[in-house]
Amino acid sequence: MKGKKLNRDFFAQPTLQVARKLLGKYLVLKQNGIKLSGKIVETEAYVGKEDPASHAFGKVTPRNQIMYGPPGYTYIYFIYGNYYCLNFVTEKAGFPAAVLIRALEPREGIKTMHKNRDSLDLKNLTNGPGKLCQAFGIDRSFNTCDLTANFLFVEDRGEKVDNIGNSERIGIYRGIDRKWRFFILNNNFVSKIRS
DNA sequence: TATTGGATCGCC
DNA sequence: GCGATCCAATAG
Repeated sequence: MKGKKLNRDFFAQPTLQVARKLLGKYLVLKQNGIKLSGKIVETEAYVGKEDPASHAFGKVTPRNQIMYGPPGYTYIYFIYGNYYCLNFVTEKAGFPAAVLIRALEPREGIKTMHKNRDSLDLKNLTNGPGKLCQAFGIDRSFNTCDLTANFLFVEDRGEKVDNIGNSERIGIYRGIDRKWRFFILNNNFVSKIRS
């Protein structure tokens, strides 16, 4: 259970590497004396302003400028009128890139997650980007949060992951030729594949 | 100022 | 398979 917090150098690596290496690490949130955590089992990479699926595609806007900032910060956005998605900014300042956290395997604070999600099904708690934000209570106020602080961060708990699969990214229509979704094979908490 | 479409989810 | 629901980005 003892873990080592990932530092800013980790997030400064090439985005595809960060996306792969995040698998098997633990997302931890400490808030109001409550600790929530879950193992990261699915990620997606969004790299550069030439990636047509990235929010940083094209020019700088108020929303995507955080992706141009230094690595190790969060980028939260609101989507479809209902849901938030959690991203980690990667690579050096000036280069827009981020990793979307798509699914977790709940570990600590599961009771709180059930309450936040109003769901009794463990497998349905954090198996999607909108769901895990709801389970952790993540909203707009978590945007531009420093991942090296002691609030929201990622831990290496020494778990090795070697069975990694990859595929095209989900829910987008452009840039599907880039197979930049990564997930742990045969894990029950990976989000459902789009039909 | 108006319009449009989206890195989703849950229910039909 | 489709609607809910609202914000950000464009166009005018």
